[in-house]
Amino acid sequence: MQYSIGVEYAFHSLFYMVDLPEHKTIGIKDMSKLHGISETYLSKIFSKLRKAGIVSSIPGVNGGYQLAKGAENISFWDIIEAIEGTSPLFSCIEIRKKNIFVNDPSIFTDKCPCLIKTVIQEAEELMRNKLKTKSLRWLREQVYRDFSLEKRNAIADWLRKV
Amino acid sequence: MQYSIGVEYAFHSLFYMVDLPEHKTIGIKDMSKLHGISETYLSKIFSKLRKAGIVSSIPGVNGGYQLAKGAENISFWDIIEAIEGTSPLFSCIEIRKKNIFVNDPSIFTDKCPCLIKTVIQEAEELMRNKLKTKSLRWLREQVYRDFSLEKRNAIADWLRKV
DNA sequence: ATAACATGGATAGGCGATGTCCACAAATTA
DNA sequence: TAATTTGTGGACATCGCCTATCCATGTTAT
Repeated sequence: MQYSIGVEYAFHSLFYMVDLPEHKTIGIKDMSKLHGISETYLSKIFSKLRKAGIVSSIPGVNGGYQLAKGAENISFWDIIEAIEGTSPLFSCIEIRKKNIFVNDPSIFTDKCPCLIKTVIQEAEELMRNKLKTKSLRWLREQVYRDFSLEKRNAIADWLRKV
Repeated sequence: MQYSIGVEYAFHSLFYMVDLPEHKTIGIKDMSKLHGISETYLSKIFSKLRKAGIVSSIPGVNGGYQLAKGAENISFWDIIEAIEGTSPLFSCIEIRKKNIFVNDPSIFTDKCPCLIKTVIQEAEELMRNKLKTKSLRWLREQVYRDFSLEKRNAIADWLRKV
């Protein structure tokens, strides 16, 4: 049970879009070449990011994608939720409602909702809240500290050309 | 991306084993009948619980399963990990190591391990730690508060008969 | 010996993740 | 206007995992 590879595609693609010059876009073709990954599949990922309001698109020649809002307003959780969806990690199908003790409705007095589900979802909320505190901007700043000048320049050059 | 139905099977099965009299076991057949679920599939779930040290088994006539340790020493996370495995929610395949900026090894100075992975796994640890604080014993006590006397007796009767 | 139980392997259907292909719409450029 | 480039959405294929079943085997009580 793991997050899909699409989450990794999304994070690494969005990372390079933080420093995209104003009014400029980047196309799926260039982004997929950058990472050496499938072009058509990456387009599906960006379709999800667009529907989630994380990026915006411009069709036509010289079109492409750009961040739909400031990188400081895009959290880790926003990105994960855009790709993985909003459903919680655990939501039971309520097998307890079918067990032999509930044949008599007068006996069925289980807490509603199921306490197991409640506890797991509360724990999951701790994770979500933590991921909401880290932004794409923060990631960019942290990672750039370790980038050599050569690498920063290489990225800047690449962004100018696409 | 959700926890499998096996997690729900495990929780609801283990719940009824907390009050199992000493030196007594419960078989897969009875447990599957209790919940109205697949007998053969539930046996696979219990196989995982046994390998995780949560239950122990006794083969042969009148054999079956019992808790391998006190319910206060079985945490929510123990149960989930037994069924879902130990791999973290997010572990990237390191696509960054294939991008066009790392053709020159002198430029590749990314933090290792990947900061994205680190942040997500730290957030996941918050969830794990929360789930480790809740035990099967705690669940039993909380749920029993809402059980009517009739239901408690019905469960006790059932446990005596199996 | 026989029946009741757990154990493990083989197998199958369903479903989502990954990935490809194609038709279409929109925008630029010639 | 025509051609090209780009995103959009649907259909499709493949693969692996989840769910589930079946069977062979080992173990124990009666």
